[in-house]
Amino acid sequence: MKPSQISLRDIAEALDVSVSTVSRALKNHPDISEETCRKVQEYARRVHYRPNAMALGLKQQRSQTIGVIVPEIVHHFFSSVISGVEDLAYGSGYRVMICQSNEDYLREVINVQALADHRVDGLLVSISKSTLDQQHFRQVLDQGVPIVFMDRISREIPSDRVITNDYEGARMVVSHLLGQGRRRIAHLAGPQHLCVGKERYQGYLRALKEHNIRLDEERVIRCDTPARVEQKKAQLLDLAGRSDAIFAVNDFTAVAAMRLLQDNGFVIPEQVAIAGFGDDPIASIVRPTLTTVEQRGYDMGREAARLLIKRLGEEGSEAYQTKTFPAFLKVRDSG
Amino acid sequence: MKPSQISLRDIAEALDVSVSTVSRALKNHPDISEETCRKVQEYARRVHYRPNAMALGLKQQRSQTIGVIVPEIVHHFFSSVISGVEDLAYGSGYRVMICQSNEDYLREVINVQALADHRVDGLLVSISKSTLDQQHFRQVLDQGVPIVFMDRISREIPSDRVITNDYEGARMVVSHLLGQGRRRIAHLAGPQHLCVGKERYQGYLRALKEHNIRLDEERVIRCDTPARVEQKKAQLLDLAGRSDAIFAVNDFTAVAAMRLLQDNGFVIPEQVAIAGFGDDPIASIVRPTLTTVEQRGYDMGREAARLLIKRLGEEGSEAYQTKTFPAFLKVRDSG
DNA sequence: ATTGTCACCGCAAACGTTTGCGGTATGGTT
DNA sequence: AACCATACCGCAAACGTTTGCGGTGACAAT
Repeated sequence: MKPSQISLRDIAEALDVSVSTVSRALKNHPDISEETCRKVQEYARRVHYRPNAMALGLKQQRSQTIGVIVPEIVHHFFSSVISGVEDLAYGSGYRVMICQSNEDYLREVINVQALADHRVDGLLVSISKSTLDQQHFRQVLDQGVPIVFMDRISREIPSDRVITNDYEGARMVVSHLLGQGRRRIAHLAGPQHLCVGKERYQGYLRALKEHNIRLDEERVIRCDTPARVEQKKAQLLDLAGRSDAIFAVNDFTAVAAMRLLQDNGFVIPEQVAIAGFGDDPIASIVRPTLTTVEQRGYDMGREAARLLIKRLGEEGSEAYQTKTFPAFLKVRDSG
Repeated sequence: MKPSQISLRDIAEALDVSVSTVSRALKNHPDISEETCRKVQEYARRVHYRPNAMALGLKQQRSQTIGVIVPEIVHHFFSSVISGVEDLAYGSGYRVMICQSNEDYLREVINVQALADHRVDGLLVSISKSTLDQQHFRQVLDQGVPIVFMDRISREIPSDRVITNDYEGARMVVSHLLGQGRRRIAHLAGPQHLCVGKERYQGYLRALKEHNIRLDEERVIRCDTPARVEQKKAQLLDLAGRSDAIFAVNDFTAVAAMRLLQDNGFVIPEQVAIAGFGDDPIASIVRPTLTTVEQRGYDMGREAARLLIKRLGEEGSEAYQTKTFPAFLKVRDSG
């Protein structure tokens, strides 16, 4: 029971041939006799030989690995994205290294570097909320590591992108609320330096304008997590008292708000309608079920991986693509 | 703008010194003059030099990386575990490679091999539901890669383990239901070849016995996912009709069952009490809130990583440990 | 002038692969 | 007998590091 892994050398010595012969025999190189191939392969199988990925990567200057950085895997959307990435990547012979930034800029920088150190062939990234500076991305790009941004994309960095039509999704769902007769619609907004936050806010504005309703800025609150809902409890209850609908930037915030309101005697949706964004599984579990916008995480992950691997395959740099996934309105019971 | 990464050689040539000098200068080796150190470090910083992790790993015969395999990261418990692992690992200078088996045996085998190929220094594993054969684990163990099992542990393989006291947790929660006067308690059980499924079932049995209630085998159904709840809808409704409480092996199954019952006119908990296991965030979101058993994923992840890294540090093989985390009863509104 | 002591640095091997090239035997043609 | 293919295999370099050892020059002590 040796605590070490078999190398080509071990096989070569055991069979009294050279390392190169073993290497070639394992891939059925025509220069090697069938006899030798058979013997080598048989022995290799018997001792469970597995090539050293690090040595391979060093030699070929690529790791057949793509790195993924998302804010938090606990969110269903991101874990769906990851599943999509994994499925496509595995199917194309790539492995996947997953990291989470925990919405922390520093952690994101460290992750980018760690993945670059491991010489991943490319990166799939969803930017953290606290990231303002984007030098770390430029750096790996300059080192020849392509990046495809997903959902939380960078506006500054030219690259492939995969996004949901956040603007249209938000417009649709707010428009739906308006169509139900709601007029005083509040918005729990995400950070405006992120595309998703901004686009959804813009969609909200657009819908209001289309219905000739003028924006009441007091009805827009920066609040995009259950923790923030708890924190701004008083303000939210006050807001709910003078509104007839709430559109939250994501589903878990919407659900948290719904709970807060219900616990304080509001009847949903009769008094206040609520809508979210993302179609998290939780949206179909809460009562009333949550009206929201479907966002196809799995498909987005697949597409992002596809774009990346395509770019890895080509020499010259093709023009960058932005793939926009349509948003689907999911009308349920909350509004 | 070369699409390639800086190596020690590049620095050496630029500064007209040898590669070894650069290597030593970067780590302030006493053999190198301050002057040279300064020049090298400055230049390295300027061109954003980063050591090649593959070359490093090859040379030192360890990757400073630990591999993690969990069934599905969408489950809050497992993503908490991962966060715990990451935090401790990063703090100890290790990187983390995350894989999910999707509860699929083949995927698990592939993941184990891929991680072994990358020469991770050790493995943290939560076994997939469909895994019966465990040869793939023995194999990497024989290659000298230690494994710490978490939650979904292996009974056959001697190793370090980190688990929750599933037996006691289940006993407590069922005992609580009995204390509330419930007598006809059904159990939605997990697969019995997994420790968690078996232990929780045993805890259920134990609680019954303690209250001198004899087991009605018709009240135990193999059902541990929302999908299965949907699938066995009729059977569950029938069961609910002749029971006054349900104990599900995990929270999302409990919630799915709760929804099914509510949609069919059952009043929870008045007619049927419901309890789950795990204290998923969803447990506090549904109404009535779900009585369940808290399972500290984050702490378990940390502990597993700690055990693994400790084992990596030592030469001789210390005795294997099994760290059991206590279970905490969370009484809420559903039972 | 010889020797010794440092401070500073380079050579080269090694980690596990892949691969271009060259080598040896075998057999068949002239 | 000389030559040429062909089939099969090994040598060695390279990928980017680390590190033991040896080397060089300066300076001081004999």
